Amino acid sequence: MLDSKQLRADTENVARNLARRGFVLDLAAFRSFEERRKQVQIEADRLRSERNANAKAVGMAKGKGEDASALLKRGEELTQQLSSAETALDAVQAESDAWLMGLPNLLHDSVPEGRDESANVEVRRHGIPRSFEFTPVDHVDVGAKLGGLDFEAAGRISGSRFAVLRGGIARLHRALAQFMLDLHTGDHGYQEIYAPYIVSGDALTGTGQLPKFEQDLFALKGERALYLIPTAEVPVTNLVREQIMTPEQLPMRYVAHTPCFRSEAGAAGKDTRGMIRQHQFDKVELVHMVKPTESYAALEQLTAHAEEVLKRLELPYRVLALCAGDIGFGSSKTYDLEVWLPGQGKYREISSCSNCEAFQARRMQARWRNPETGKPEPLHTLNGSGVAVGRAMVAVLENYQNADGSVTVPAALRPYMGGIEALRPS
RNA sequence: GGAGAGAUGGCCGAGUGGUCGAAGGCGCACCCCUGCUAAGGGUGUAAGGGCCAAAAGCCCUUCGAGGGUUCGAAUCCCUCUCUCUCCGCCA
Repeated sequence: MLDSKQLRADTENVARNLARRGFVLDLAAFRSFEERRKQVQIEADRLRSERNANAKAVGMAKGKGEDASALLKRGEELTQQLSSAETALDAVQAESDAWLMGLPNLLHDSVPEGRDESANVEVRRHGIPRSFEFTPVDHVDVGAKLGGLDFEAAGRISGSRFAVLRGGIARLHRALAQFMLDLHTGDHGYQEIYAPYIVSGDALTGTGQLPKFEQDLFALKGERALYLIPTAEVPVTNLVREQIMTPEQLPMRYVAHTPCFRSEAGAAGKDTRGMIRQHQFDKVELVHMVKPTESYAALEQLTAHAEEVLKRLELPYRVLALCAGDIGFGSSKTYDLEVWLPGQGKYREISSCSNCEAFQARRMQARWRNPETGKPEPLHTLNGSGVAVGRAMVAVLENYQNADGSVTVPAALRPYMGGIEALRPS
């Protein structure tokens, strides 16, 4: 959510900033219901003030044993007028809130211009893609040779876009998650979090998935609006919702390994083969809550922590700064990490690291007490994958494949694989 | 799943229809006094929003959430959520 004061005071600049995303801010609509809101709110406040004074007068009159019938009559009138004023205010407020909730975050100045992913800017590259003495295949074929990567069984159980892992591949998947958690808790100073996989609509509104992106979520049947998490970002970031943190409590750095559930309603026909795009996948997520002045340093740091996973796995990757048109709804600035996939012959997204500044904090009412002002102010939140476990496994299978169908286990993972050096066809 | 109790400010805790945004305590901040293995006194101390260019100031909202009764609700009624205790069941 944007700062409504800023929106009112600095409307032109906000509009200009959002236009970089290709988002058209309807200034006329905003000004019109802003005008109406002001009018109705002032009137409602005035009526309430008068009603309160009147009710007090009734109390005093009765206390003194005086006749209060005129005051009572006035009170009835006021209550009636107030009731209609409040109905009007609620309507305007609801309209204004819905509009405000639909506005994306402001972009940081350093975000490159551009309409779509083709304009993303490569910031750096690490590692050199291995040259194969044979033609490398994609992870589906690697898995088929190896055995243990079963999309057919998953189809019978759940439908398309699910996978069943067996044996060594299942263990490799688990090893990756364990390795990442240990790296971030041990070397990077994160606190590990185990959080609910089912969350309320409020939590999702806080991080920005609702109300706009409900079609991407799996909703649970039942009386209450509950959803499966699309990312651990939701429960973990919401840890600070409706809290006021002291300066000493910041920064907070959390890591969580969770499954993620996405209906991917808009992605039909994309990446239908293999494990790249699934309804259910595991991810190790990094979340920071920081002082506003520190959030851009934190973004660099968080991104470096995610990169370290790929470095230790010795997987070639590149870092992109997303352009204005490709950046997510709630983010001010995002780096994507793309890992090299020999089977596809290209780099594919494996992590996305974002500084949401105060966008989520405002929605969640997550604040910190700024010692300079003495007042609670929205803190800044960041999140990034560190990294997607399923896609990391895809990358390992493809980059470490051998001519005989075996897959070498990356050195960093061997302690988690009982020391074995390779997965071999069974 | 059954039975009961509860939800008040950073924390504890009073408050059953009217000057209650809320006694008292703790904590915290500042000041004063005193002076040595500590204590005493005073003052202040919620959040959100509106009017205003802004500050000051004024106003509104908030006692788990939502609705209702009333001139007036922390207080009465209804619904929901959460917490605790006991029983049952289970991992």
